[in-house]
Amino acid sequence: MENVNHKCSCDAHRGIVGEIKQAMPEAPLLYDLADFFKAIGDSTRIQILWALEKSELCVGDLADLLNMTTSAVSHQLKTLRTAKLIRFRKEGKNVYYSLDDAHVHEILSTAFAHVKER
Amino acid sequence: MENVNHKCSCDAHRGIVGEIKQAMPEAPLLYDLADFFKAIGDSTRIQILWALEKSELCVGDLADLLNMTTSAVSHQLKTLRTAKLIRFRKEGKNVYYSLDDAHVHEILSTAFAHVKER
DNA sequence: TGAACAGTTGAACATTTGTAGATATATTTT
DNA sequence: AAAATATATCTACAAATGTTCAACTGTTCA
Repeated sequence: MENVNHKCSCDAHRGIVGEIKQAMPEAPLLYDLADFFKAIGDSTRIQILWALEKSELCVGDLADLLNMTTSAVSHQLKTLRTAKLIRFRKEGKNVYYSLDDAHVHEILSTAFAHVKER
Repeated sequence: MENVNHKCSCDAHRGIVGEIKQAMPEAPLLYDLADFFKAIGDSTRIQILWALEKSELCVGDLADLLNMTTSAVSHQLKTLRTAKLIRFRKEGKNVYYSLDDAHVHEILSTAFAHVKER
């Protein structure tokens, strides 16, 4: 039998559960996906992404826009950098940030459609 | 002048920052968006969504699939329900869960593409 | 060189989040 | 009606997260 210690009696599903188990993504991919969404899943960072979609901006601009300290913004930018959602370019004293990826725009607008639907 | 206390000297951006500020989404929408991504941003919940993409499943099935207690699974299902990502249907003693929304599939595969790209 | 500016980093703190354990509810079976 | 099953809920606690404050690096300009 597939699984003797199955946690419910949905016999119809035992086979399917086995199949899904085998087709499940590996742990590393799973964590990468989760980290990607975690990076977007914060209202401050969404505002940053939203802004960078309109224009490249430096840290002070963002701090001004969001009414936050540059330190707090810098921390959030680091999170977004680690998740490879934004890229930066240095010019003199300033560091200019911009979106790194077309996927971000696509995902944000799909989510926007989803959220507005209700 | 646009903003006297601007946090950096990027004069070129002051005007743009002002424009972006006005076009910024309202707080409620912002939080809805963040909550939506927060709901997906956890490896356990991604596994649940991944599984439900293949088949409707009941809580015990998922607990078995993920090697977790039904309590923990139920808790995560509640998060996904609150975010309107899944729906459920009762049948006798069982509760069957399934994806609520086509957007979820779309977003998951876009994210998948993004993550694999690197 | 030194003062001012832009940004980053690390530690500390409060808050949020995920899971387990115990208990509660609802449905079916005997 | 009682026992068994499936799920939900409540509480508690460890782990993760966001912000602030202070210290630090690097750049420009006098």
